[in-house]
Amino acid sequence: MLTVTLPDGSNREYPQPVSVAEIAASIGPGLAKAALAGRVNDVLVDTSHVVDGDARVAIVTDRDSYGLEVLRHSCAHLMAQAVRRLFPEAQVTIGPVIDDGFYYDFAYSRPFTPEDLAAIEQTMTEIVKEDLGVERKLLERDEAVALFRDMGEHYKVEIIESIPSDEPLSFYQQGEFIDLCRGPHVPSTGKFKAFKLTSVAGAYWRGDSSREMLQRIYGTAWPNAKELRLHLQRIEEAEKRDHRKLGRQLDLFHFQEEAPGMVFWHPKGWTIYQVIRSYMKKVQDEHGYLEINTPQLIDFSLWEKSGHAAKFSEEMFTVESDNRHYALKPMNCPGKVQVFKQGVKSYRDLPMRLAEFGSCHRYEPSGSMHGLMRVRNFVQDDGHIFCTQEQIQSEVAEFMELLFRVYRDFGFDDVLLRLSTRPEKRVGSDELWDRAEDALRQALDATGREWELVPGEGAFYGPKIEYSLRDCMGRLQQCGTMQVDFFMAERLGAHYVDEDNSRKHPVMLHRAALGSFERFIGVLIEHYAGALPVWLAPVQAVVMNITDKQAEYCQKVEESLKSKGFRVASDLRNEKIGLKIREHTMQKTPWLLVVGDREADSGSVSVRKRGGEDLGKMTFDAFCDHLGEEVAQFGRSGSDGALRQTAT
RNA sequence: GCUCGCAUAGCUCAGGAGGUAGAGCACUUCAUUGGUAAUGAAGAGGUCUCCGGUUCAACUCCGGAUGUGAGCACCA
Repeated sequence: MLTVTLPDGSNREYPQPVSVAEIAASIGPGLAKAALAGRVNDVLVDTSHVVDGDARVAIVTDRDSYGLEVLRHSCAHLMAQAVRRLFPEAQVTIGPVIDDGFYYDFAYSRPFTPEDLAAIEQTMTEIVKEDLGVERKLLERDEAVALFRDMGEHYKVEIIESIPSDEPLSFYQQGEFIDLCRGPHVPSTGKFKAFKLTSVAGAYWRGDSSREMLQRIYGTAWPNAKELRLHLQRIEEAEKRDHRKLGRQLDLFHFQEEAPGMVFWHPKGWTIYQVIRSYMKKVQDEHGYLEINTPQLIDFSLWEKSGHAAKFSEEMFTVESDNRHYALKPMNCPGKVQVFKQGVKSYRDLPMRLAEFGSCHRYEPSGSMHGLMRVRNFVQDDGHIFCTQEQIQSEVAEFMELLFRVYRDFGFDDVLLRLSTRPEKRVGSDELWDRAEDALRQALDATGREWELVPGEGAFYGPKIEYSLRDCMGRLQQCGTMQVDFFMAERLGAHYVDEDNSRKHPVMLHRAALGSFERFIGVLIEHYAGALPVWLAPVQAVVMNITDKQAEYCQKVEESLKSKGFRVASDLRNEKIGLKIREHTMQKTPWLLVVGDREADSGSVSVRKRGGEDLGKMTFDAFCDHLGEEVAQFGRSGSDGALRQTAT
């Protein structure tokens, strides 16, 4: 007799060992049909798995995230089977689940075409109709190697051979197709209701750029056609928000061939840039930063001293001039150290917080560039804090206060925190690392927020915290960073005089909240779909006349608003009001002010919001107050702009 | 950097057996002075990314370069 405890807390008794499928059937025929896998004592298993003792058992269906994952993983196998049927020469490699879908990498003599994808999808549908049972098998190592070698699956052989010998090797067979896999998998190929192959691209074998390139086919699978359709709609929505597209439509910036990876900012885009820059300047001032500026072009010898030449010389732009060898700065820190080094610094001067909006150039690999998100020339809200080891924790805490305030003002409340600790190759003593990691850990704990540990991913010169924003499409965007550096000050000969009159090297904290302005603006554009909160909008309001008669009054309104510090334009073209409203709506201007005789005569404006809401006639002063309040609340959620946008 | 695509008017995109090209929007001009997402008419606008090759003839076919897109790799 064994007792099975179901998720709702109820117990069921079985006289003898029983499979997950049988448990599902004993609960109900509907559940038996829907069962894709099981969870026995929190371990995911196949429905064929036999429970032979008391256990907690949950039936996994496509209505929970585990079920979806199993479904997608099995769909990758389904695709591999179809590929093998159509292209017997193709070798299978790996096929994992990813966010919203799956992929499978194949080795084949030629790239797959979109027509191939359609054919593969068709064959998948046929295999679903065949409703083949999926069976789990355990094979001995030698047996498995021989089997796959005979099938010509050399990549699989390599994978099998790389699995530690004490681990069991499980395989899944459906019809003629067998694949090495941990599982679990759906019980039969008839379980798939909605899937689609989305794209094909190259991918390196084992993620190693020195090895051969395989063909990766991406796909997605859902419990039903409706959810698949919704998923495809979400992708379409994301494409509409593409900052490269909106950048052109809203006339914010452009790129051109002669300056790959570098931005030509147009008046409206540059307005956004400057608003953000002066906002950050103000926040940093309030947090005790001193802004400096250092040269963009510095003799290569400094980069040799700093260690950048050794590690990153390939990624640096260099200039030969006047018989000298210069490099465009890829980072601001060596320049900052030169400023710190001027004059003798005392421990009383620490912590010293220096900020620089320095323009940096990095030769990014051509394939990595992506609109504003990855560029070769950018400016960060870059700050470096020179401090003692004892001050690390309080400085990190102080920075996080700044950071969360800034993110909130931009409308981001969901922030992922990650601590990267010591890598194998590193400088500094273990004791030093212990202290720095503890300081970061304590500062993280003090926020009361959750954070993740990423062991071994720190920089060679110190541990770091990375801050990622979740945008309204649910995507993570890494923006902020806090890096402890024990190394640079010493390398560049910076020191201070301590209490006991000894000379010591300060610790440097490299930190940024927004990261690069370019990238951050890209994130903002996509998060808000171009409809930026009023405080960031390049044009906050447009005044438009109905006929020429009100032109003078419009200009008066425009001037008055400008004199109060608002960014306003008037549209006095000889066009119908409908056209003007349409065009400025498409430009996502937050406020449209319509002026006809009625308004001009009464000293008022008719107010229309970006979303189309008509607030009717109000006095000029009332509108000013309204606009002023809206600007003052930034993009904090709860404010109008962010709310409406995240709702879409 | 790697694999595979793509590159035609300011923008979005058509096009052809290899015989120097088209639409919509934008732009210019004229008419129109109108109340909350497109007033009408006319006009102008192109070395079809660049460099080679094949050909009587290349925007079209072939090769290369550059840029760009998806993915991979990279990201101090």
